[in-house]
Amino acid sequence: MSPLIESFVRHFGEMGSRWGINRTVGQMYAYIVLSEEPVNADELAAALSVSRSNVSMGLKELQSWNLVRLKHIAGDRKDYFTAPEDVWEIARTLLNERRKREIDPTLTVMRELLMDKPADRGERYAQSRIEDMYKLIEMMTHWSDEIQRLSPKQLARMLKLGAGVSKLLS
Amino acid sequence: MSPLIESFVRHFGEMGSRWGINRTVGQMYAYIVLSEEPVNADELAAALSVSRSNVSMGLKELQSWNLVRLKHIAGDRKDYFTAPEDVWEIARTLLNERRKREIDPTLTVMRELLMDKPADRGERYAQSRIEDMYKLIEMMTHWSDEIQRLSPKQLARMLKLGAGVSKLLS
DNA sequence: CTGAAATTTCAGTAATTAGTGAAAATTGAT
DNA sequence: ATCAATTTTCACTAATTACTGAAATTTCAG
Repeated sequence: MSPLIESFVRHFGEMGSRWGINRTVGQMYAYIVLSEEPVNADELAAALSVSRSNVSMGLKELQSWNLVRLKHIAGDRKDYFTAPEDVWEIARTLLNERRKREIDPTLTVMRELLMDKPADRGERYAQSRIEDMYKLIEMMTHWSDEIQRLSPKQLARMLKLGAGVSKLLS
Repeated sequence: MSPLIESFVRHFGEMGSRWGINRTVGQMYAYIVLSEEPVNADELAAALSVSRSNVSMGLKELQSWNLVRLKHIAGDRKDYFTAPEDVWEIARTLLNERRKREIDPTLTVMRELLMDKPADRGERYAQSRIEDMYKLIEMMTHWSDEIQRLSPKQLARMLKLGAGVSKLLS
C-alpha cells in the first residue's frame, strides 16, 4: 500500500474507533473509497494485514450500512466492492443510517415518556426538558429530510450561502 | 429515581455507548440534564449505582466537553453541576467539540496528503477522492460556523423552511 | 495552621469488544 | 451432480476499555 493511502487509511481507522465503528472497519472503508478499481476481500485482508474472516465480518457491516456496493467482475468468482463515487451520496447514506439506528428509536422513547402523566414536580421538569429535546431533534431531522430533496448543485449553493440565509429569511 | 427518569437515563446510556461516549457518562449526563436542581457527585453515584471514583472521572470528561457547568451552593462544600437550560446550546457545544476533536484533525491530515506529489495513477485517484471529501467537509463546517451566528429564532425559522430554501435560491 | 470533608488518582480487576483459525456452508463452472 | 473456490460462522483468545477501592491530594471552615 502506498504511503499516501496508508496514512489516510490509518487516520480513518483511528477516527472510526471514536465513533461506533471499529478500527478495522474504518480502515477497510477508507481503502475501498480510495480504490479506483473494485476491491475484493483477499485484497483487503492483505492490504490491512488482517484475517480473511475479519474482513468478511467487516464487509457485512459495511453492507448493512449501505456504504458499499457489491460488484461482480466477468470471469471472476470473487465478490468485489466499491464505494459510491459521489461523496455527497456517502454523506447522505451515513446520515440516514445513523438516523434510522439512533435518532428514530430515541424519538420513540421520548414520545412514550411524554405520554406519561408526571407524578411530581421532578417528573414535570424532566418532561419539559425531554419535550425541548424532542422538538429540536424533530426539527433537525425534518429539515435534513427536506434538504435531501435538493440537487447537489442547490445544496452546494445553500452551503456556500451560510449565514446569508438570515437575510433571505427577513 | 423515578421510572420516567430512569427510562430516559437508560436509553441515553445505550446511545452514548454507540458513540464514543461510554454508558455511564451518557447516563450521568442524561440525569444531570433532567434535574432541575444542580447535582453533586454523591447523588450521581447513588442514582446510577456506580462508584464515586467512576463519577469523578465521568464528570471530568463532561467538563472537558464543556457540557456541564460547575456551580457552588452556599454553605455546601460539595461541587454541583448543571447542564445548560437551552437545548440549542447543548447541541451547539456538542457540534463544536466533535468538530474540534474529529473534523479539524481530519482536515489537517487531508491537507497534508493533498500536498504530496502523487507517485502513480493509484495515488492520483486517491488524491482526487480525498480532495472531494475535503471540499465537502470544509463546506459543511464553514456552513455550520455561519449558521451559529443566527439567533435561535432565525435558526428555527430556517429549519422550518426546509427545502423551501431552494425556491429562495433561484 | 489543622483536620475533616471532598475530590482525584491509579493500580488492579472486570466487562466488553475485536480478531482469529478451523470448520461449515454456499456458490457456480464444468 | 460434483467439487474446488469462495464466503460465512462461531467458539476461542487477544486487546481494549470501563470500573472499583484504597490511597493520595486538595480544599476550606474554624
